[in-house]
Amino acid sequence: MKKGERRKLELLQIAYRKFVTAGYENTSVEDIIEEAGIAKGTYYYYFESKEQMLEEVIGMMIEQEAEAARQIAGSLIPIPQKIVGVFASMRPSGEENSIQGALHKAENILMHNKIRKRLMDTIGPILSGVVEEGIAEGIFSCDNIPQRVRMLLTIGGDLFDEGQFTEADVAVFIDMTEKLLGAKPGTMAFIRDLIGQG
Amino acid sequence: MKKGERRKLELLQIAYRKFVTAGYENTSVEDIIEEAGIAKGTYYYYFESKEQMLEEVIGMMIEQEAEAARQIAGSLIPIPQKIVGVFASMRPSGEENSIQGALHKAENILMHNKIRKRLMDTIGPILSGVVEEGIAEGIFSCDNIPQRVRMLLTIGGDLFDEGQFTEADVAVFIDMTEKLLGAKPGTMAFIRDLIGQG
DNA sequence: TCCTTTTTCGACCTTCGGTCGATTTTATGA
DNA sequence: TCATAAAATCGACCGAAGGTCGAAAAAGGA
Repeated sequence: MKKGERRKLELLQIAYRKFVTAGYENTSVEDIIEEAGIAKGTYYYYFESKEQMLEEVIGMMIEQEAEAARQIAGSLIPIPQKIVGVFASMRPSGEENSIQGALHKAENILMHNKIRKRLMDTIGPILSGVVEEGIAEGIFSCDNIPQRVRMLLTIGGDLFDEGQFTEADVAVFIDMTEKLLGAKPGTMAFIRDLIGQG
Repeated sequence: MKKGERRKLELLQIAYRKFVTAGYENTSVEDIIEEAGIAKGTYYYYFESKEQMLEEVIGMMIEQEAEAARQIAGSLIPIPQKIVGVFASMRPSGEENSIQGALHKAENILMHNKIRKRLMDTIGPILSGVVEEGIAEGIFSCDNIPQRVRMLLTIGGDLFDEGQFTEADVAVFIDMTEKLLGAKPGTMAFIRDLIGQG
């Protein structure tokens, strides 16, 4: 590994941490180079712009989550659980990885939006695969799978990303998921218990 | 009407036009005061900050659209048409959406997001009322109306705001709307023809 | 007219992303 | 080993943008 590659990775990791804890807009390039102990020019030797760096940071995050999602999709658990599992991989609720809190501050809209878009492109196909699997097994029945998956992801993001959702929200989400995928009523009901536990 | 009120309204209208045509981020305070022919200090005599002004501009937009939505909701057209009508009234920026619409959504995230949030709070209740009306008439059948309406608005926004949607998108949207509201299949099918016309 | 309130002005400040030519460090090959 | 090229680093400087502030002009009474 060349010196340049190490430096770039170091900067990406510093930025990742700062973006997640303080937010993208609230983190200045100055903040990053200060912690890294380098000059402005060095920063711009590795990144075209601050926003381009954001893109790379998000790429790192997405990669991780996509890998987790693929793992779940490829496992042997029941299909409905896979659906939920892939969903859950989108929201890393890890201790330090508390992306949620900072991410949903009103000021972090830009970053949040970019993540959503990329997540749609990477998690979408994975989820579609699971749905197809479910159709093959006869527990789902629907056409236009990519479109339906997109709706699920959109709704799920809007609902659960905020962190605040009621019993009724979950009930309707379950109902919609079943109807959207053409599953028998009750197929996804286990979600309620899952959420109740944490 | 005092002089100050007139000036503030003037500034709001200039800002509204610029925010809609060029985008919020691409419109500087300098741009606004230049067109108004006033000094920086005068601007900040009327507004705390640029973002606070955005809030007021959005307030104006929302008020207009909410009024249009109420008009439709209170009219005598069939319920399903009311649903679609209220949806259509959500179109921000009014008419010119050829170049703007697409370009905006890309880099005007902040404004777009604030509008969405406010729209949810104002159009949501109106739509819920229409759905209740539909239930009373027996063409809809569902519980948790606010939650279902929210999902409709979220999906509708995600789908139609972009301007780019396929035949399959519309088909799934129709299917989901009917199932979400508990309507007979075909109840909302007319949407397809509506979109086909323009 | 004198005093108060409202409105206006614009020079100046700070922050921030970004540029650029110079300089140092590291690799290469004769 | 030394000259030369390539990679990496530096930091002063720039321009745009949002925002501040004290003073002055205009408007409104009494």
